[in-house]
Amino acid sequence: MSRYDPATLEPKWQAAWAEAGTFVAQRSDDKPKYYVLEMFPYPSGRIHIGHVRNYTMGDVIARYKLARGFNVLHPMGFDAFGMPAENAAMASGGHPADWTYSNIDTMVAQMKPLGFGLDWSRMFATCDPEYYGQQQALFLDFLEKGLVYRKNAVVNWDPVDMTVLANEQVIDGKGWRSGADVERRELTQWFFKISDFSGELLDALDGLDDWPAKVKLMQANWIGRSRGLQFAFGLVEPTRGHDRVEVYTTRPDTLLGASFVGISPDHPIAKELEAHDPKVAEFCAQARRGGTTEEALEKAEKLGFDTGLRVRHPFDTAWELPVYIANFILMDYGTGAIFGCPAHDQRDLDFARKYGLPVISTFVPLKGDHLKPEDGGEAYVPPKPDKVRWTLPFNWAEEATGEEAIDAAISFCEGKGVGQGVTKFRLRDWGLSRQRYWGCPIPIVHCDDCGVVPEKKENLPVELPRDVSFDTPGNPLDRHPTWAATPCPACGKPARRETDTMDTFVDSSWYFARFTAPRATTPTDLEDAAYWMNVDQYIGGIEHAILHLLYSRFFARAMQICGHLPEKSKEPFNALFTQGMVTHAIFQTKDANGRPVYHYPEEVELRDGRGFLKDGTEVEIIPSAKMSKSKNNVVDPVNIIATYGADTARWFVLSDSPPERDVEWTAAGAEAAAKHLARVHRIAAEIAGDDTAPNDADTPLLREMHKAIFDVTNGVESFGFNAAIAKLYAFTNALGKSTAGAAAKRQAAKTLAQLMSPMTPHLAEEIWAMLGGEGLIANAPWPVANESMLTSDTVTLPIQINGKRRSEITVAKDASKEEVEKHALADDAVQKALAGGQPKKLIVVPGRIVNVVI
RNA sequence: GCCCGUGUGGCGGAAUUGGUAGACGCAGCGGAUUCAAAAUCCGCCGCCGCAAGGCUUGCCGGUUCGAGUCCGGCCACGGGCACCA
Repeated sequence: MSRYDPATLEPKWQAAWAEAGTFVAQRSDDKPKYYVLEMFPYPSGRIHIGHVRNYTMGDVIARYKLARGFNVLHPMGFDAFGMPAENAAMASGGHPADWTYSNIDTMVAQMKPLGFGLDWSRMFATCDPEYYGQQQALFLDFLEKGLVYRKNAVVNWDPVDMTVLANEQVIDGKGWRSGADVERRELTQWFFKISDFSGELLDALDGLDDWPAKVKLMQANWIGRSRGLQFAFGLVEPTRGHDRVEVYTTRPDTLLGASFVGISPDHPIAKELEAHDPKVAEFCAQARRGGTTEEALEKAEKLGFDTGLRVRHPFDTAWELPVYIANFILMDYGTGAIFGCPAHDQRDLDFARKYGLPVISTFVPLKGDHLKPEDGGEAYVPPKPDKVRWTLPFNWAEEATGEEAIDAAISFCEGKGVGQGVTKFRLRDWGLSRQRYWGCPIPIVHCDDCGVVPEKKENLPVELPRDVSFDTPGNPLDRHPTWAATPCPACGKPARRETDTMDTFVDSSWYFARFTAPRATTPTDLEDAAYWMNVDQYIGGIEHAILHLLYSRFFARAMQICGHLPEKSKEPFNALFTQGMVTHAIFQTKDANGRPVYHYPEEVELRDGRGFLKDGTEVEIIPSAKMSKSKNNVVDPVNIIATYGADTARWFVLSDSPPERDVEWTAAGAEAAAKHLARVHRIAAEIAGDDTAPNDADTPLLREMHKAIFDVTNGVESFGFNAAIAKLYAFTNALGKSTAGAAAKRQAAKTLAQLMSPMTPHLAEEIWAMLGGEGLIANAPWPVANESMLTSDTVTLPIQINGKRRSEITVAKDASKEEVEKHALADDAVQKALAGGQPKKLIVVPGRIVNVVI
């Protein structure tokens, strides 16, 4: 009898699949199609156990759907543009393209031994000119349809390196290399008009039934529809062409609590004042210091500058309010100006206290002690649906909810001619310009005569030049001696290419559509897209819940408008699953200076939950940390595959933890998985040589088998892979102990192999072949549970007395309620508890439980 | 700061979605087999308690015949915050 030897068995079956073309996707009208996609990887260098987990989940679905008779598309590619390639070039002097393609080669070579059922013939990288050339064509189509435009926007500016910084490159408000205080600077940039789709992208979330509710909620909050009042405060004394400050507020009901007007440092009035008043300029410069992230803005100390300007309250011309420039007001949202109501907004309250401005409550709680903010309390900000007592209503009841008050306030103001109710969205347009080399060039030419001119489609792709250097900060495309020089596509005179490249989110916003026809000479082939789209199951990290998924939803709409996708693909992902990370303990000691030193798992010996180095030094164990190269806690799947085989790696990453949650990689867990697979192999091999006659044990084993089919199928369908695997353990135990006849055992073992085949495909093929299965198990139809084998004639019901389990009774499956009651009351424990009395209440939940209330 | 999650034995987790909390696995303990070991097989295994029994799903409170599951309030940890991918 041969031992379980994945090192020979796995390549054998991979070759068999390749020869049979099992996973090459071809259009076919005989079968329903199924498109399963995992978010494609960034080619960081080597694959990571997290990749193994993600792609194994997708592979389970792909192989299961294949067995269910679907024509499956399961492709793989690489999200290959981005900063790390440039950073590597800066650090080691190589070229981003070499670094990237070499990483891709490595990662493909690492992924293939895992036996994923992928159609490798469709592979591409987003840095392939064939791909990004089509992306440039999409950009031009979007431009023609008015979906792209140019405007000014702020970026992080490093004043020492004289370069734009990504948010990631800003650490505590300073440039990562120069250490200089980062400033916010305006640049003219390209934008996608995603905000035109705000309402649609929000409303369409309702139709995404197979998306996690939390993702839809996050997207809804991100898009952020709000109803409010837009109105103007008139300036007491007009200044430099401005006689009013236009304001948008979601709380017009608190207008009588107004205390000041705040404008953004980027507001036209602020800029006007800045140009003429050095003190304003100084303040604005200070306010623009620091990074551009919302987090940085929100956490920054709230600063204000009294412009000296005064506005009149719209309800009372004698009531004047000061106008402040404030660093926490965003020009991008609303009108870039607000009215401050300190009593009902903590930020406004902090600001008012800092600058000695009045605080006026407009409502108080219905009951209970309430320390008003004007008396030193916190800002009172109850949820809008809650009823409160109004001290300063305009035209609504003294007791009303915030929602009622807002509606009434808007109609009151509209009636008085003070502004109008408007709907606004928080979602901003998507700035796609990046001042970097390793990205898709924006196919635009700047001509002195013609201005901004789109490149002609026949000149695509606009390819990146190969000869660039990264020895100085900034965009190498700007410094390149010849690349940007090009004739104007309109007039033919010498002109200059746009040197900005596209955000890498653009690359990942349509790759799923490209997979349906990866070699097409247009962005997509409409027939292929019509056949394969939509993605039936998309799988990826929760960290992409907002941006990537929202951008892809926008792109699908824009591509549909331009004729690159069918109408049905406006929502490109029918079902979404967000998986958790694979984590690993960090092993840490401290050096002489108290700085942490990180140790590789192989260097650490674990004893009784404590870890020791070879020399006996104890290490501190930090559990469940995100794997990170710098912490030396990255587990390389290549080692796992070499030691235990691909099936063990696949089995382990699916077992134990539910897929949406993080899983901690432990060496012990991997070993246990390997042992179990060897055991399954051994049991199957024994069965292959068994000739026991049919007997009484056959039916119980077949019952277990049908139960396993039912549970595993449910598990796979609902992403309960860990529960499905637990069931497979139980079924294996039952099979191992069974004394049934050879025929029944053979049937059970073949079914076990089929149920395991999505997770451990190589071992499953081996067992299938061993037991005389026909063809490849990958193509065998999925087993179906026989309903009549799933239930028994009797059922055991727990008996609770006052909600605590005290006993149990066994009754016929279809026993009537009265019979169950009779049995329950006759039970010893119940009799004892009743002590001759009658129960107050008797609850019988058929098939579930009995509760006797005494 | 804002938005969204998560929290169950020594550990990873299960629980038919309001109905027996702890399936399955790891670790641990005991045993069989072995000259011995590896491998394998069998059994035990939430906490307190000699026991009867009591307690137990991050903490506090509520709804219910019944709460891990629903509601309110806390605490801790994680993801996202528009130029990381």
